[in-house]
Amino acid sequence: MEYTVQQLAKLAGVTSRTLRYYDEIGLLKPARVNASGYRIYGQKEVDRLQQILFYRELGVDLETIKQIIMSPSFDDVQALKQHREKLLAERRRLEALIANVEKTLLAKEGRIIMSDKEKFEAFKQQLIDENERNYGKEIREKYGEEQVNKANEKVKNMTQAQYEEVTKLGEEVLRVLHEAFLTGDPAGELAQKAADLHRQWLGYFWDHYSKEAHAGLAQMYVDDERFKAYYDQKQPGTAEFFREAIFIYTGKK
Amino acid sequence: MEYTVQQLAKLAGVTSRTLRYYDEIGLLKPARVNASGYRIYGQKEVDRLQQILFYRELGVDLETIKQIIMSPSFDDVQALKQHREKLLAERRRLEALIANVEKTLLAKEGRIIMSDKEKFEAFKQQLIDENERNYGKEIREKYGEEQVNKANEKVKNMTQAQYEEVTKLGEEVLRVLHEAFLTGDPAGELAQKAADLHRQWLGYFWDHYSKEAHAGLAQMYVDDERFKAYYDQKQPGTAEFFREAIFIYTGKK
DNA sequence: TATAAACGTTTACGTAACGTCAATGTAAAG
DNA sequence: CTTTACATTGACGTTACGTAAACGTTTATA
Repeated sequence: MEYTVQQLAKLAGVTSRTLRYYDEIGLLKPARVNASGYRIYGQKEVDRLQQILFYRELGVDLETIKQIIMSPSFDDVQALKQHREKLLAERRRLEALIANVEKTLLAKEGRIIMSDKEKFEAFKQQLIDENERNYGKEIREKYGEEQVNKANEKVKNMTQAQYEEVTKLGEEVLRVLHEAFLTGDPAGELAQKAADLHRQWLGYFWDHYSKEAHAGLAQMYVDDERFKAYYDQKQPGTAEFFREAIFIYTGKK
Repeated sequence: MEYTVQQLAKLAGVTSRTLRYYDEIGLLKPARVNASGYRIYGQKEVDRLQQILFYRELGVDLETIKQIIMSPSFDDVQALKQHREKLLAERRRLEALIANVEKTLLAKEGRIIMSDKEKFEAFKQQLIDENERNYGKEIREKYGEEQVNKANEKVKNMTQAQYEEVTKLGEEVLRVLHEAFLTGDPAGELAQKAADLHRQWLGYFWDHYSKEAHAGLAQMYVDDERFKAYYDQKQPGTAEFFREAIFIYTGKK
């Protein structure tokens, strides 16, 4: 059983361009090329294509599919689990978008005109909403409704200048933290400075500070993959390092 | 209030590249360009950018945002509604993908357990039990106690390697069968290959092969809804097609 | 005041997975 | 022998920027 591109394409329900592309990226090479330069596919390639399309149906990207089917040692279950996580994250993102669009539609239908002041308010509200969406449940569980509501109130009452300050401070925390990470010493001067900046930063969100809450947050930075991803983005292990630094800073552990 | 790219970027939480890009596509032009060619943004542009970012947060594409904010006559509510439809469709697609990935993972994890030596024995037993539960009565009626017991013995004595072989062979039967189904010819090369692979597969369960029994089993694949569902899962009519192929293969009918 | 740091500019390639020409050669059908 | 169908490679377009190169400008500092 031998097929040219078009024949195989028809058989598998893809276009010939797709087959050429798969050849190009080395995902599916034809069995041979005839004298005229035509791609000729055999039974083995048909089977292989079917595997490829199976994973493609699941939304797996071609590079990952390549690894799965090229190397038999590759852990396909692991790959699929990772893929599932990506899909779940994407769904969460979509749900947040949908909720926001719906909220906006409600607002628009109620009141068409937004003043400048309202626009800025909306912007701050958006910051709060985003936080709620991403971390709301866990934070509310951990710190209680009241605390979270107070924090949100605090953000709402920020002036534009304060808003800029908190943004800058947040960046500085990250900068100092990464520098501290290079020293490797969570008790060192730099790491402690990062922890202190972080305390200041929290001042913009918490209406009163406590060492226990600070330490608890540090633990969450390690436990929750989304926080961890944020702090580890430049150097893996940064979240853990930061937690140690904050534990020392707060005298906990 | 005048800003250079970097200043506005920091204020709005985007990169300067983004602002240059928005300039390039005509989404947000600077108020003016100074003698050195620097982009200078004013208050109007700040407001405009905030609008842009608002819609961007909702996942609206830049081209649509452009229309919304450039022409005051543009129906933004309508645009948002359309956008919502797109998001909902995307979510549906994601749900389907997730369901599929999870189904695949369940199946795959089953196989992982199988390859674990300790649980392997238990698994073989389970296979036998399951078979007994589902088809035991009919099979025993059709082929007699002794045959069935022999078959079960054979499964119990399988090595792990054999078990994997039979699993792979079973998958291949399905693959070839579906391809054959597309040709529509149960007497064709592919269909006959599927029947032959099926005979080999039976070799792992039956202690001796007979054409009569093979043809009988093929009939059962059509008669029993559970078998039928298994073979028809991709294309309805496959079970009947397979029966025809096996009838031809065994010279029955 | 010299120089380095920080910031600005334009140009252009890379991303994922193909769709869609364009220019051209080959095979099959009438 | 011509038309038609199919094959090839090459290259651009898609989205919203990230990243880097090569180079000019402003600002801070020694």
